Amino acid sequence: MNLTVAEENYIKAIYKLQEGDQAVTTNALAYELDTKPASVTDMAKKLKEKKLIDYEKYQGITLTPEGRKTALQVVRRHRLWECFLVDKLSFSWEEVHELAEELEHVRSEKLINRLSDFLGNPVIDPHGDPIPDAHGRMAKPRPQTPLDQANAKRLVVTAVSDQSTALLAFLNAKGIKLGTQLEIVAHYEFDNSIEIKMKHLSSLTISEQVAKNIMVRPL
Amino acid sequence: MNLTVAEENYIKAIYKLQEGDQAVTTNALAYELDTKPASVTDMAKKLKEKKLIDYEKYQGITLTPEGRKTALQVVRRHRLWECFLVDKLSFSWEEVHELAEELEHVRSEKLINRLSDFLGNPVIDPHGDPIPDAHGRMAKPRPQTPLDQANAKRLVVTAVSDQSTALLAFLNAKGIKLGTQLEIVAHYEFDNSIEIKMKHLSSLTISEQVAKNIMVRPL
DNA sequence: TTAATTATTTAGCTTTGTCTAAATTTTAAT
DNA sequence: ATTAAAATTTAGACAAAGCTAAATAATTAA
Repeated sequence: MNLTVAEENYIKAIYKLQEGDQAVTTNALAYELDTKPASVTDMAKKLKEKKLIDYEKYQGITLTPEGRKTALQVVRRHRLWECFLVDKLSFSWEEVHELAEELEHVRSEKLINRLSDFLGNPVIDPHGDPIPDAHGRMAKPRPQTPLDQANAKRLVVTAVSDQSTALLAFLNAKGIKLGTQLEIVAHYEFDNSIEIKMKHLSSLTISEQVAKNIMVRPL
Repeated sequence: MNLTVAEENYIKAIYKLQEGDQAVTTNALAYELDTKPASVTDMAKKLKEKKLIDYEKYQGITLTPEGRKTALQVVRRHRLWECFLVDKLSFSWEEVHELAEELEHVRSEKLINRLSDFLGNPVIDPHGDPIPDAHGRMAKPRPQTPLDQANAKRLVVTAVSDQSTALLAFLNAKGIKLGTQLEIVAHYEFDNSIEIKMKHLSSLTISEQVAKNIMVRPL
């Protein structure tokens, strides 16, 4: 199947938004891809034609098995390039998302498999997200929750949404990265803020907005 | 200047075809890019608008200084990716051209400069072509001639056209690569063939067709 | 259950890069 | 210096991917 860059981006976004077997809505997809609902409808027809999605008008979108396979390939490419950029070219984690968005569209199984070997076949990317293997199999992520919903006191950072460069830069500035251990000191409902403390450092306060993009598991 | 992939490919092709200050013809460019002369005319108008080429109708195309700069950037990216693929991912030289054609369009100065550092700032690519530095400066290639026009008997292979995968695979099979030393045993005018001999090997006969894609210098 | 709101789709237009066929200009040959 | 051939450009069309505005369907609220 020969897909355009736009088609691959749609498939990837649908994969990302799909939870369980709930259909992805036109609006949600438009928002995710920073485009208009009308454009999504157009593309939905094309992707249905190519049997990558199931789509009936007004009923939302779900990936077919074929579509899911495609999505996993794109995700694999994206995450391997992120590893390359961080591990080999010394980029920091907040810089790599945009570059990987471009590199991921170079479609060559051979290239990507060799890249994986070169990197030592990593199973998670620099943001803590699992990397699908050549067959689309992925280590199922360890149970993790957004920091704003964590109930345990002592936690480890396991992943961070890689969508916002600003967020990643902010976390960098605060010294928060994958594997960082922290404790929840207090959760203030009245202003939606959370006070946390990292080893050897004074505590700091972050907004729920930020906290919900930081995934953690109990230590 | 924000260029599309198509625009970059045109600029690169014009750079490749331009010899001295001779204008590149519409037809030659169409042939090089595997497209139609009418399409070239259309694109020429756009590139002129962007001040990357000088173009007057029926008069052919030349790069402006700005266009040349752009071309050198694309060539730099292409050749560095070729180095990466060969040196780090163990591709052979005939496989890398097509992949580099895609990778070269990821536009990030930071990425490409870090890639260059990572590779040890190479000055020639796997086909022997010089790599422009970050400022567009390029080691001027040592004097070299196509094998079919060489007059010296003992020669070293300095470069090979990377355009044809078939050619590169053929050379691979014969054991001819960069740095290979060979002698011209005879040049048969009547059937346009050349007999060459490599150290420790029996002589072999190749066509002028092939020979003119092999660049050599006297040993 | 009807009305209002929200979500989605349709229709028609735009841009980029391509094409074919026809017209025009340049070059080469007699 | 004409004329024939080759090269180039113009005109008009198309596909991909997007947009806006208007129409329609689905959902929510009164």
